[in-house]
Amino acid sequence: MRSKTTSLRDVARLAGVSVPTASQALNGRARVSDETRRRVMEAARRLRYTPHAAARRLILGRSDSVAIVPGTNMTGIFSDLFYRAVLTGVGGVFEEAGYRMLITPPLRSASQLPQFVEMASAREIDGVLVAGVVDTRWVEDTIAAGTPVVLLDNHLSGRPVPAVVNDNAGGAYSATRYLAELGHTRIGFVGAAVDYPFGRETHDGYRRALAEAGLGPDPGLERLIPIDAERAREAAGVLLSLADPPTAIFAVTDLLALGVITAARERGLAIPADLSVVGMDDIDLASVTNPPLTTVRIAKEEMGRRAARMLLDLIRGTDVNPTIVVLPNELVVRGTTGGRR
Amino acid sequence: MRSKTTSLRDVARLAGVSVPTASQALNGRARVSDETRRRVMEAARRLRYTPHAAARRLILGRSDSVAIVPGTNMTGIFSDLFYRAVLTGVGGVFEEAGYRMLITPPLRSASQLPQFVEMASAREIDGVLVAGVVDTRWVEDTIAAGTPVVLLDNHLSGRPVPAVVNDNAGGAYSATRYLAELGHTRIGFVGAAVDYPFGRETHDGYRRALAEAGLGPDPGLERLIPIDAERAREAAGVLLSLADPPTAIFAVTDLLALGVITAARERGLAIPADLSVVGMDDIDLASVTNPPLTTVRIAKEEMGRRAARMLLDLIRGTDVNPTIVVLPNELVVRGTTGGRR
DNA sequence: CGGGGTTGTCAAATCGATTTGACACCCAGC
DNA sequence: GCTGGGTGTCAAATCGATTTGACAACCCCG
Repeated sequence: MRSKTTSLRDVARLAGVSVPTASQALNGRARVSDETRRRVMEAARRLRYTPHAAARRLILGRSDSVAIVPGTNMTGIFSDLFYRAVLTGVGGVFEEAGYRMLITPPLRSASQLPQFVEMASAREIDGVLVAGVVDTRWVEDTIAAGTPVVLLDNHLSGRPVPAVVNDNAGGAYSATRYLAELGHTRIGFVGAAVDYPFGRETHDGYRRALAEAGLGPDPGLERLIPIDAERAREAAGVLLSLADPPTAIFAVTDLLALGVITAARERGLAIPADLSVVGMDDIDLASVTNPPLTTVRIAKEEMGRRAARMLLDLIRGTDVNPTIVVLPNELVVRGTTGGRR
Repeated sequence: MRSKTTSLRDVARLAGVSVPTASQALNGRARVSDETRRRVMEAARRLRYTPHAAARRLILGRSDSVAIVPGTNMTGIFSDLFYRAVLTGVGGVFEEAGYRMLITPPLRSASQLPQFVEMASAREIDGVLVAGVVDTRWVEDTIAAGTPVVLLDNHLSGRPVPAVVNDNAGGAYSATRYLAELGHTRIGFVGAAVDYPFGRETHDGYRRALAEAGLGPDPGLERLIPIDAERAREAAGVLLSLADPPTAIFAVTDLLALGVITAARERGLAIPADLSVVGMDDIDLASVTNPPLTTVRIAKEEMGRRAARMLLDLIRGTDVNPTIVVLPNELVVRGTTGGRR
């Protein structure tokens, strides 16, 4: 249980030098004779010496680790196929830079967020990456406490908090426009609450494409719901039960699109013959469904990489202008869309 | 960038006491007058004081955090729907116990594992939870270094390393036996390499059920592949192209089962009319596919909880007998299985 | 042979918190 | 008034590593 750690003192003793000299030898900063360095290195190797992390952090004043905060909009950062890809990008960058990532289990409420303020003020982490929706006040507190924050897949309107986001409005626009070009005139919308950026932007893009196609908006064709496949199934059920149901539906995430497809199948509708469906994300699963899903591909890994690099720049003080980076996306046409019959 | 931290010294100064007294007051251990305690508390509040984590760890000798190591069998702990559920269980326990979880990005090779040995020997973490396949030698090194290790969904044969696993053999047995009871005589197997416990055990369970049903094993009906939906699609393609193809297939994970279903669809086979399919895991997606997947439900969250509690016990020295806990599972019959026609 | 310049090593201070033990103070009792 | 038992506070030591500056030991050169 309590096997005692080998400390620098042990190494120094074995090498027959003082502690500071051993430190110098290992870190190679100052003048140490080759012979001494060799002896210290050898001693460290023999004793399997590893510097005590807490002690280093204390004296060096940095922790070389960052926190990844799952926003309140997700049930958990592990359950989300979209963030999995984003985190792959994030992880690659921090790994290469020698940083550790601290991830907590899924936050169940916004009240758990202050935990990260504490970690930041305890100097346990050098920076914070927030994925998804988060309380504005919290972000401001953290920044005020001197800890760099970068937002991922979300941004605070009008505030200069650095962020990396997908062009949600553009993606929703391309998807809807494509459906209109296929000849659909009744295009349903399964989206998210418009009181946060993602929900608002996708709704805007959808409406703009309709307008440009000369189609008036029909609130009866729009359902705003939480991001959940089951809720999407219900929502699509409502739309498909209308007297004059949509012949195409744009769902703002792939998960929702899968729910829509399930609802269509339950009603015996063929896809894409009876109903065209477009999602957004291009999660891995999208290409293996039957038929494979037409969707808007978000540059997920790139999103993670950009955000991670921004945070590193902020931590190192290289860059100080907070910017919001908007990444372009791309419509990927697969099997769930077809002309209006 | 460098906003200076408020330390205990600042709090003490503001309260008009010495540093040790302030510490006593905040931690409430020894005798401190009520008046002094009140003043210190007030000062701490005003200054938004948070103890420096590294300093505490240094003096207290523990970090109150554990590492979660994704094994080498997965592309990433984020991409895996199965481990998402397991981690939900793990997270709940550690959260409640006041421990932090450190998770690294997906390991790409076994060579990255020593990173955790370092963290352990740097006393950065109090314990390690390894999810999935991992190098035996590494586990032994870590334990030898005095850091408790618990294995999740894997175990080391013949070695007394504490672990929590699913009854893989039992699950494979129930699934195969159920297919046999439905009247199928040619039952395919899409499994994993038999050179690690999961692969071996599922294969054993499958063979045992066949034997009990009086069906001889047919190596031509068995495909051993990496856990990947695409590879499962290919493997099922091979099986379904046989002169005398299987009328039922047991795939050792739900993800593989989805790949099998895709392959069947590509060949115009109806499920379950032309082909019965059973998976194992019961990932969230399993119940929303079309038709919903018959599968063996693994006690995923319970698995995580048990492993987390075992690790806590080891860290606290409460329990010292390494045990391997085998969790029972349950066949969930849904829509992908039917009688042989 | 002594002064200036290297060169290698170590003593001491530091980071921020906690724990131990010494000290001053007060009150009661003989 | 002196002793003894509490009580509250603080000085000092500690955890393990790093950094600064002092101090030898040595060399070269005039």
